[in-house]
Amino acid sequence: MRDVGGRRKSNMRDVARQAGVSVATVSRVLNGTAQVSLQTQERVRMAVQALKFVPSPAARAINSGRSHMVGALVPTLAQEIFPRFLNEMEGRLSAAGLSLVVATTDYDSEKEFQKARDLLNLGIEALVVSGLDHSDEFYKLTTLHQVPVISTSRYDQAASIPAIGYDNRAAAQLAWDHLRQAGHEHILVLSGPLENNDRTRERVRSLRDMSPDIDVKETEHSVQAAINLCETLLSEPRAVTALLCLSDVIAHGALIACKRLGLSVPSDISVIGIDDLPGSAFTDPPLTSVHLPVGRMGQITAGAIIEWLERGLPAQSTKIECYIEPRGSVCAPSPLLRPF
Amino acid sequence: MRDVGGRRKSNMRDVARQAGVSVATVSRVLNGTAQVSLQTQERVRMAVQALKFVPSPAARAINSGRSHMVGALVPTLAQEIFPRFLNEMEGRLSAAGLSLVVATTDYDSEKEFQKARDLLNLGIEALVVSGLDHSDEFYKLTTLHQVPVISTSRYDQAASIPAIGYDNRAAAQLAWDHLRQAGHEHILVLSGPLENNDRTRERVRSLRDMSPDIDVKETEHSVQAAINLCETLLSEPRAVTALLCLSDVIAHGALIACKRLGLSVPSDISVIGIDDLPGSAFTDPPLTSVHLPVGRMGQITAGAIIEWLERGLPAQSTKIECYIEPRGSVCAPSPLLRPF
DNA sequence: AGGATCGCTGAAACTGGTTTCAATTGTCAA
DNA sequence: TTGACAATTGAAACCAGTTTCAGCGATCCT
Repeated sequence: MRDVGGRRKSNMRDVARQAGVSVATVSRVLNGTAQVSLQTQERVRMAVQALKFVPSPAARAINSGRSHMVGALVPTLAQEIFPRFLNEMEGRLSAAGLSLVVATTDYDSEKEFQKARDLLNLGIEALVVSGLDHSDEFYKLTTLHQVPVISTSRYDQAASIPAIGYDNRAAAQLAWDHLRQAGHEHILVLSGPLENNDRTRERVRSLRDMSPDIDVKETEHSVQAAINLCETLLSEPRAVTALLCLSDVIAHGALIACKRLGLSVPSDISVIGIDDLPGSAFTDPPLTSVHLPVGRMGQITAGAIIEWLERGLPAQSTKIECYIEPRGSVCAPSPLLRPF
Repeated sequence: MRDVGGRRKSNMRDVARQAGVSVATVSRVLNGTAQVSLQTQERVRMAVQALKFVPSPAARAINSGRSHMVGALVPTLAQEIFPRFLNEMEGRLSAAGLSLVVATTDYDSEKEFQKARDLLNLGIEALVVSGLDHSDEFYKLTTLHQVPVISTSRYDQAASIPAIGYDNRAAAQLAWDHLRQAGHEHILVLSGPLENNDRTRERVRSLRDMSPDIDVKETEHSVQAAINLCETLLSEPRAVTALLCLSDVIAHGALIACKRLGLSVPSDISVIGIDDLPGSAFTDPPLTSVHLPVGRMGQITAGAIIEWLERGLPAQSTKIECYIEPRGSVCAPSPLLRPF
């Protein structure tokens, strides 16, 4: 027996002794791996109860070689998008007998490396990360550990590891085209931080590729920061008829700023976001946004992990399509080009 | 060596053989537990690299008796409040070398029991749950496993396990008193589901204790459901001057419904919520709400777990105070009692 | 009746690490 | 030169399970 707060924790040998059988028999009763007479089973169960025996997961794991744990590294849990993804993933993993270990990186690749190391030292069987930008150390580590790694939130056919996600370039394009098709020619792009966020960088890049002199303003990723930025930008006259926000949080801020400045959305200025957060259906006006299928991404990622672990099939990179969710924050620009 | 997708995974004996030393020496080099000559260290490191040796977490755990994992059972990750709590908890735990295993119960106590069992079988060293209402099975299980369990989101001095959280009765009272002090006498209470949610039940109970004939309407916990309910309730004349929403999500729906019905908040009707979600500062009008300190709760819970595990100090039940965050969705009722 | 098969069981080997204990070697002071 | 002590190292025990293999009695089939 081992110490447990003064008392001692019983092990299988204790149970075997108490029941007057061998440890092999105890194991057989507990796991049903072989036939054991009913009397013996009963004796073992009594001993288990009497000694309050609980098998050691570590000892189990050492034999099976499995930990039944999957690690997930996300930038933060304080933004709605990641928990929504994890929620779906956990549901599926759990149904397959896998548990989810969550760690946050705070958009810091050094922290990401350290937490990856922690998770690997915990014994996770697979690792899910966000995006494809990771330190060399990180890639070295995961290669060394021979653990399945899946990247999410960013599909890229040239990815060095399986990538399950949406095409961030296409998502930005979708928003752009939506505004253009509505007739907008003076579009201001509002972005969250680009540092350590390859998803956002991709969105900006795709817009720049197409229209190199595009105006992109960067701000902290919060409603308040977006409000402040917009109030500054739009307080003086400006030839802008639409705001393309690279995330819904920013867009929410933009809507509020417009209202405060007396600008009516969409008649005075159109606003579009990317994410399609649950709250975006209830802003005023409801926010037109590019829907990012994070829920499905969670399910597909979980499915891929399960296939990989149970059947040895490495995950395939998968693109999940985005689409415009039109809600009314975008319309044609006023015919008389009103500059703000 | 053990199988790993065709290849074999090397163990410590392999490394020892390759380096021409004993396994004890390999262990000493890897852990720095005793002095080893520099030449030997070098030889061992070379062997480790050559064989791509990675120590087995399970084998480590079997010896140390520690898994460095903490389990958290939350109803869902699809509501903002729980991830915000987990985000803070993960941060602190991780700094103490503990990892967070997350499982969702979907407000289902049977699922909660099963997931608790899964987590315990994984080897978690401590378990965090929401609320104090759990099945007998659940309590039996955690008692058997002798694992520290902490309840959160609901402080109760009579709790059978350490409870770190806010006083839900007081939170509801705070909202009630705020409305009463503003002069409201006709208050309608809007609640999320009461089943399997003792936090919400406590809130309702405290209001009923005080004013038994209080009118409480229950709805699904979503903005849309709250809108639907409010539109129904307020479309016909009603002697109501204030809506007390037992969660901010419901309150957000209430604000939208009021707007749609042409009711101005707060001049026509006051609205107050409980939670103080980040978005509540940006509704129209900004939502007055009872702030629930979920962030601090996460930090305190993490701290308590660390103390418990590292120093053997069982967690103390802790009440974290709530407070009104006044934002403008509450004012005195119109002097001429306008019924809706 | 006798060999084969089945049901049940235990000893011992095995998983992959850590730790104890004793032995060996080398250095230094007396 | 020798005893004391420190630095290194390995054999083996140990952690807590699972699994293999062999043995034994009982039933079955011919």
